[in-house]
Amino acid sequence: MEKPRLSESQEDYLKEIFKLREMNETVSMQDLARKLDVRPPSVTGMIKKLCAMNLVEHEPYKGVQLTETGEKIALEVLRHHRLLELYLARHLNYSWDEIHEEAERLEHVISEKFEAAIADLMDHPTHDPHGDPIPTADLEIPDSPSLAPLPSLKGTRSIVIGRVMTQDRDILSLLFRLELTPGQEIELIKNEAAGIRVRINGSQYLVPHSIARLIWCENTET
Amino acid sequence: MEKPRLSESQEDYLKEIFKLREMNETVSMQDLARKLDVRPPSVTGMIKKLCAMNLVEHEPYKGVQLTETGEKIALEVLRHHRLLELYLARHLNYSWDEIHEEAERLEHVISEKFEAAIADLMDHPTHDPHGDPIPTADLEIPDSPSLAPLPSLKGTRSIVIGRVMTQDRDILSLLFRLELTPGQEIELIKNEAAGIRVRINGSQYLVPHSIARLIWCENTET
DNA sequence: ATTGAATTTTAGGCATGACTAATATAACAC
DNA sequence: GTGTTATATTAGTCATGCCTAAAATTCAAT
Repeated sequence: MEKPRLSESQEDYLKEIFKLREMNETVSMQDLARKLDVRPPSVTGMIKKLCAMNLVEHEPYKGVQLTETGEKIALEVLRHHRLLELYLARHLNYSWDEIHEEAERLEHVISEKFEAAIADLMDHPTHDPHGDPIPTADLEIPDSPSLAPLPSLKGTRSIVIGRVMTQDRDILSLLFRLELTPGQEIELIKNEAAGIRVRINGSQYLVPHSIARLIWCENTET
Repeated sequence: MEKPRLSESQEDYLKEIFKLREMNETVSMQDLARKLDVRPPSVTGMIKKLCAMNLVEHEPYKGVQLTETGEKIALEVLRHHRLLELYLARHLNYSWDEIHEEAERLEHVISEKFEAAIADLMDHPTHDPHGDPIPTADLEIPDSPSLAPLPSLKGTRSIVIGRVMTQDRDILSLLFRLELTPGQEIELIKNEAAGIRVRINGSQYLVPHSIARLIWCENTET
């Protein structure tokens, strides 16, 4: 199956379908419209085109799915995005909350050469600064530790943050200041009504549930 | 005067007008059409829009000129382009003939933050790998040594290459192999019918006139 | 089964930035 | 000056990718 040249819009649709599919069983037109910040009729129209290109399959009123070719393209865009995020953070001194926006624009524009160059420079990393897995050069998703959202974890114990499920700049910069970043070891203290009490590098915080559910941790059973 | 958000196309028009203006006294619609790889009616249309935005001035059948605001934007794009070229060469191991194409796409997409980051990293360079001056952060053109095209230089003497006036990949990679790059010192031997005979690092070459006129050298009078 | 709400699609429009074909203007040679 | 050639403009199309308003379909609740 051929890989046609796509517009940035089309790449964004495929990427978003992929990401939604990771979370939900089925991807609705409305989900897509919300994520892409576009009205539903625009989604219908674009999905029709992507169908005609054999990049997605669409059961009307049911849901959308990527074809194999569509998924490859989505993974390519995702690889660009995540490599770029890591690159911006590591080599251009971007802060955690700035990388997403810049990568969002660059991902559509860099060449294979650029992708390979930064991947080499960073020794072919497997995860970006948010803990999201970076698809490999041959577009496989690397193994990740099995993760669970912070609020689902019980008991008093030490755990390691694996992934932070938001791109919201305000939340990210808050999490960064609290040192709630991937790789960080935290101590689970108590599950309270208002949130989850944890200790990080000696300091205690109460993490509200709304934020705690964005933090996924390595699920080391006690 | 406001700086409106421009499309990539519009940025390209402004950039190209600026570059043509450096060479020729006047910039015609046809010149632009050729450089932008577009038909003349498209240029007429776009120039009208840029006029309405107060970015260019246009005397019909005479020529196009940038306004002050238009020139600032052109310089900004040019700064992006040339910083990117240097960055790709220095930090991502791009070869001389690969940098232009990639910079051409990235220049429209990088943020001020990105621009500042790579400028810092490279210690605020004044010239790109082709010897083209990089506009400063406040959009002034840095002083360059006064240059003259190789074929215009007489006598037998040593000169330094200052700038190479092409973006053609084949010519660039040829020049690179011959070490005819900015900063290189070459020894002028003889002006022959077929070209110009020079010595570079001990080896003699005959540089055809078609290529020699792309090579501009520091004009140190003898 | 039927109504009502939510979701999706159709129909029709708009801006952008290209294009072709045809026309108008300028510039130059004689 | 007239005619020829260059150049530039106008007029009208087209593809993209978005929009709103209205109609169709599905799903769930009674």
